[in-house]
Amino acid sequence: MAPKIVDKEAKKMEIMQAALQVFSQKGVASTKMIDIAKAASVGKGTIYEYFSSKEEIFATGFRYFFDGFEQEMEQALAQSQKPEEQLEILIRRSLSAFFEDQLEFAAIMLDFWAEGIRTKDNTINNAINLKQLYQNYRKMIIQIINAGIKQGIFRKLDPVPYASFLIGALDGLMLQWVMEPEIFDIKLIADALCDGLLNGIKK
Amino acid sequence: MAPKIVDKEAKKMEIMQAALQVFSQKGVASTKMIDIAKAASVGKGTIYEYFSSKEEIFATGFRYFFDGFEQEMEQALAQSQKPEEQLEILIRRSLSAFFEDQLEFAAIMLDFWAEGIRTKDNTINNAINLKQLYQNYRKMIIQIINAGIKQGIFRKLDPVPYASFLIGALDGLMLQWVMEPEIFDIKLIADALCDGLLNGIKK
DNA sequence: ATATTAATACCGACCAGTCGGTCAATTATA
DNA sequence: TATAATTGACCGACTGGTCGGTATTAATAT
Repeated sequence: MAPKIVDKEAKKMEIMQAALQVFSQKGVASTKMIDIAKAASVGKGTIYEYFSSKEEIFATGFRYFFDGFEQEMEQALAQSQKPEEQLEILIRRSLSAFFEDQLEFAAIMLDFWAEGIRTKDNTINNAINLKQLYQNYRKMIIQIINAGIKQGIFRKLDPVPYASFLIGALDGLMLQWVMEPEIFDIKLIADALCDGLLNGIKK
Repeated sequence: MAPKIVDKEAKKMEIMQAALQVFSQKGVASTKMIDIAKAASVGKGTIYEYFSSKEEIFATGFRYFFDGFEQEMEQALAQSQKPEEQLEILIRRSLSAFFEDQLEFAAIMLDFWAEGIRTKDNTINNAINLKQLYQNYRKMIIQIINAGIKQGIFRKLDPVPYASFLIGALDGLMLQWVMEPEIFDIKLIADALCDGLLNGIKK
């Protein structure tokens, strides 16, 4: 009558992490359930004790990935109250989120984007709400810029297109780096980006 | 003894265009051959008279898409000799390539990127050489900037990270726009981008 | 003219392989 | 032993690509 007590949540996470690993290498569509099972060192059937479908694994991974990102970003931003420092933190953290902490996951962004763009049905699968995430991201930047303008540190500019532009640059740079990690020195570029953008926005 | 004469090349293009259409809506992996056949108003078997596989359709579409882009860009750039004008042309053309001419194709970029990143085997399938394309793109920008510096129009800066950054921003903005075309005013942002970047680089 | 013929263009039923998901059997735990 | 956890053989839906047969065209023969 005594059930085996295992941390089901922990195992679920293990499987999910293994899945993200495989997703990043092969892409979601080309990833077979057996690939995930092997990567997680479990039988194929076991996966279905924790997830009901491949799609659900993906959605869970999506949430995990971005929740971690947002949380980490908030923490990092809280370390400073100065807008110009916050902006630099945001830029560097956004890039380092990939090339330091979870380097191999950068390639999954492609699947996240593809899914986010093509998924229409937000009623059921509202775990994947890329639009919301980007809106939050933009809002974060807009707040920093507005604070900077108010404090007289930044020159008066429309923060809305600026936020889009900054996010775009970060995404686009990550993309180039994923394409040719060996020759693309993203750290160097991050420096140039911070330098250029901050000087451009400062009074 | 007289064969039926039809413009095979034209029909091949028709099928390819139809395929690109479907690819952009469903993504390459989810696109079935029957979808392409229906979109092109031909039988499934007919497709194989013109292409040997789905992959080949994709590769052909890839080449067609980027050849057109490069050609158009070269033409557009030739219209001016002034570096600051050329840079503005490049920015506006890069964005308008999608939102004006082939709006619906922007979403295929995701598949192009995914394929370009994950395809290792460049020996067989060298039609898809995204790295090369990006290198050319960067080179183009670097030349313009260097010309501008030489002419004393731009301030002295390292054109290499700048080129990466500019391309990144263009890709990233397109991505955001694909995600939410209804609320994302990319023309407005293109203006802000031209204004901001050109002022930043000019003496 | 028009019937004949041959070469091409077209088609969709079919096949063979693949893969997500199921479940009966097995193993581990308490 | 009772229950939980795990497993991989198996199933069936799906789909990329094939192939035999049909339709269309146009050169040639009558």
